[in-house]
Amino acid sequence: MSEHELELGAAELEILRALWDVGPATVRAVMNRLHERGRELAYTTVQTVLTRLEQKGFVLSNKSDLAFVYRAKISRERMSRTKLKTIAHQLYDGAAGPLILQLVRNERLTPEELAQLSALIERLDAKDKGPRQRR
Amino acid sequence: MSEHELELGAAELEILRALWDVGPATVRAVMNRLHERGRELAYTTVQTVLTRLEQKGFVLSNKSDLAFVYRAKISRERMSRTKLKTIAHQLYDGAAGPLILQLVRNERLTPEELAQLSALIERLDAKDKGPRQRR
DNA sequence: GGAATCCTACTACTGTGGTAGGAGAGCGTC
DNA sequence: GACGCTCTCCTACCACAGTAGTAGGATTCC
Repeated sequence: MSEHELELGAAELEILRALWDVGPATVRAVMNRLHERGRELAYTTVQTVLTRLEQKGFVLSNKSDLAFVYRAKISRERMSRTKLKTIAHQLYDGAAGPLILQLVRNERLTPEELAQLSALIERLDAKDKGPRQRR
Repeated sequence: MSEHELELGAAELEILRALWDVGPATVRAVMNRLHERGRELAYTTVQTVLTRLEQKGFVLSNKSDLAFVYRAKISRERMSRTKLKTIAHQLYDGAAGPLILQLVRNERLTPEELAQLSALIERLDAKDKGPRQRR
């Protein structure tokens, strides 16, 4: 109740993402970034959404020169983790397995990602099988 | 414009999920399922949402006995695929790699899932390396 | 046949996200 | 010092999701 459950609308996310992309930035800089990506939003719209994001605790601002500079308070990684968890709960009672299987099956991975992934799995596997030896 | 882009609110998803859980069901059956899960919604609310879901093309209904029987038109798998794709686009320009890595790293997988996953990867790996031999 | 029950259909209120305009303040420039 | 630029702040409007009430038809049960 007290905390907003990480609920972001599409535009809010988009703007947060622009902040991730460009780093700490003014309203205008964020707007420019959005325009670069083909998203035309009015200055005031960007501003309004940034304000809301700050109220919700997703960004911080501080008045430097003339204009407020905003920066993301939550990382892209944390956001994606949260979102994934939400989906897992909504669809599979929290189990991540089905999601992962589905992702690996449906999305084309680069050989690098594949290698990375199988290395990761090997490590987890080892930890699973022999948790006594720590090296 | 014409098609609603797979946009479902939380309650809509929850109700769709109840349909997945119990299979084709009447309004009352869906409501009971929700109550089982601790979600108290009025009969008419469930009904309204089901109607909306049907308008949006996520469920079908047919009048059998007395009451309409609703069934999901979209599968849980398809929904999760779509949602994952959305996240990948929103956060990583469509790349699935980061998501997968993150999932595997953060979510505890059962040994079975792990095994399944590594088998899957092996298969993909083989296809990657030697796509000429098909057996 | 009247009461109780269940269903559908329609209507309504509320919150909030997406979008933006306008007023007013600070500052540079001629 | 009036002009214009750019910023913040406030206000507004619309769409839609969440939630539910009410009316009226059908069925069931005494």
